[in-house]
Amino acid sequence: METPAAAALPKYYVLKEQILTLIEDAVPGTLIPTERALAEQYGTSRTTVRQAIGELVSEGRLDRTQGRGTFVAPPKVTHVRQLTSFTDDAASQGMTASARILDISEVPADTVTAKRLAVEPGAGVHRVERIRLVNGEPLAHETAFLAGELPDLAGNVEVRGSLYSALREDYGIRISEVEDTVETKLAGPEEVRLLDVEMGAPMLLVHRLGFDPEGRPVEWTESVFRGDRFRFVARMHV
Amino acid sequence: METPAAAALPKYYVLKEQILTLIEDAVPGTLIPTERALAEQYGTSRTTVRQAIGELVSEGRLDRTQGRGTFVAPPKVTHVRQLTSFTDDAASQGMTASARILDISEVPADTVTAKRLAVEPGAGVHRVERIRLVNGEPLAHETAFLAGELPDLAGNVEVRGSLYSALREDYGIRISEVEDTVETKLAGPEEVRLLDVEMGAPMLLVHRLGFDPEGRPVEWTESVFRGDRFRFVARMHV
DNA sequence: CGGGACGATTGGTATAAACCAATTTCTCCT
DNA sequence: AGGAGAAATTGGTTTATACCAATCGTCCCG
Repeated sequence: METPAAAALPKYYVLKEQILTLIEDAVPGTLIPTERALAEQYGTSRTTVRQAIGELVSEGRLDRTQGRGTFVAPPKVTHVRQLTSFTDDAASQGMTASARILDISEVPADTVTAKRLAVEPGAGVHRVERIRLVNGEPLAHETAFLAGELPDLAGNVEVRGSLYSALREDYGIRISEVEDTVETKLAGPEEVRLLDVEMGAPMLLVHRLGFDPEGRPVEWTESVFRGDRFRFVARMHV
Repeated sequence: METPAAAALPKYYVLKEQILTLIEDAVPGTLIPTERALAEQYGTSRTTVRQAIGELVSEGRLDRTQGRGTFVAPPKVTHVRQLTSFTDDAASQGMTASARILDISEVPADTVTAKRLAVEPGAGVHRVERIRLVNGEPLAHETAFLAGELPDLAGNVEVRGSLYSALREDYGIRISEVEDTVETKLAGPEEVRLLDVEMGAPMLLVHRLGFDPEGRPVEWTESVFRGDRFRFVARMHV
C-alpha cells in the first residue's frame, strides 16, 4: 500500500519547510524552540531536526550558538561592485561598514600571485589582509597583493582609512578595469575563526584582478564572503 | 591528559583533508573506496565518513551515486559574462554547450516580475525556461521573463537556437546594460530533479536585469547554477 | 542466446544514545 | 548586595544500528 508519487521527499526536508513557515514572519533575533523540543514536537529524532536546521543556517535564515539557542537571522547585505564603495553600500542599507587590518607587510610572491601580477616568483609584493565588518559583524576575509614600490603602505592605509584611497592619493595608482570571479566554497577552520560561521557553511569565494589604465595588473585579491549574509551585485555595459 | 591546543579540529574535518590528499592527483572519474571501507580503514564511523565526503561533494571535488560509488569529480567550468557567449566559453575550455527548452509561454506577471520589468502586475509577459548543459551535463536552470510584444517567440528561438539572437534579429531588441546579483542557495527538490545534484548542495543563485539603450528593463532572469561545477566571471571598467 | 529474477553491493535516510563544550541560570557563601 | 561556583540548558560531535533505494553482476530458464 504505497502512495504513488506523493511522498518521495525526505523527512528532514519537509521539516525544514515547516520551520520556514514558522519563522517567515518573525523578527530577526527571535528564539526558536530547542532541537530536542522540535524533535519531540514533530515526532522525529534530533538528528533529523539538526539536518533541517543546518540547511536553514547555511541559507542564512537562522543563526545558532552552542549554549544559547537558535535564532531568526537578519537579511543579507547587498554589495554593488564599482558603482559605490563598500562603505556607501552598507550606509544605503542603514548599516555601518568598517575593516580590521590583520596584516600589512611585504612578502615574496608565490607562483600564483607572481603569475597574476606579472612579476618574477619570489619578487617582493605588498600584502594587505583585512576583515570587513558590517554593523560590527565580520562579513568577509580579504587578502590583497600589490605589485610595485609602495613605501610606508601600512602608515598610509592607516591615515586614509582605505586601501584604494591610499593607492590613489599617495602613490598615484588608479585601477581602471577589474576582473572578478565568483564561486562557492565551504567554510573551513580559518573562516570559522575569523568570520564566526559554522564549519561547512557555504561561502562566496571572490578573486579580483585589477588593472591600471595601461592594462598592467596591479592588484590581486582573494576574498571570502559569508554566503548567508552577502549578495554580490555587478552592473555593466554590454 | 589532554593535548593543549593541538587537536581542536573535528574528526570529520581531519578525515576530509586526508581524503583530499588521496584524490588530489587522481584523474577525474577515479573510484574511491566505499564509505564502509573508509570507516574501517580510518577507525571511525560511517556517519563521520559521510560528513567528510559530503563536504567534498559540495565543493565539487567528488561525485557520488547511490548504488555505484563515489568518484573524483572534473574541474569547474568558468563563464565570462558579456564578453563572450556561453557557448564560446565552453568551447574555449574544450567543452560543448547546449540548452534544453522546458517551456516558452506567455504568463501573467507576478508582483516581483512586474516590478522588475516595470509593467502592471498581471500583465502578459513572456516566459522562457531552459536547462543549460555543458558536455551533455546539466549546469544551470534558467527562467527568463521578457516584456513587450514578441509574436511567435517560441518559433524564433527554435530557429535561431538562442534567445538573445532571436531578440536581436527578429524583434530588434538590444540589451545594452545588465545588472547581475550573485548569492548562494542550497539545492532543493527542483534542483535535484533538473540538475542532478544532491539535496542541500550549494548553488549560485544569479538574477539578471537587462536594460535596452533607453534604460528600460526588458529582461528579468533567474538562474540557478551548480556551485560545484561553475565559476562566474565579470570583467568591467571602473 | 536473450532476458528476467534474484542477490550482493553501495550510497541515502533515520533512529537512539552518549558524551563534549559553550552559555545561562541558580544557589549559596561572604 | 556581590561574586564565585555548581547545576542545568543548549547546541556540537561521534558511534552503532537498521532499513531503504539504486545499481550491477550472476545465474537460471525459456
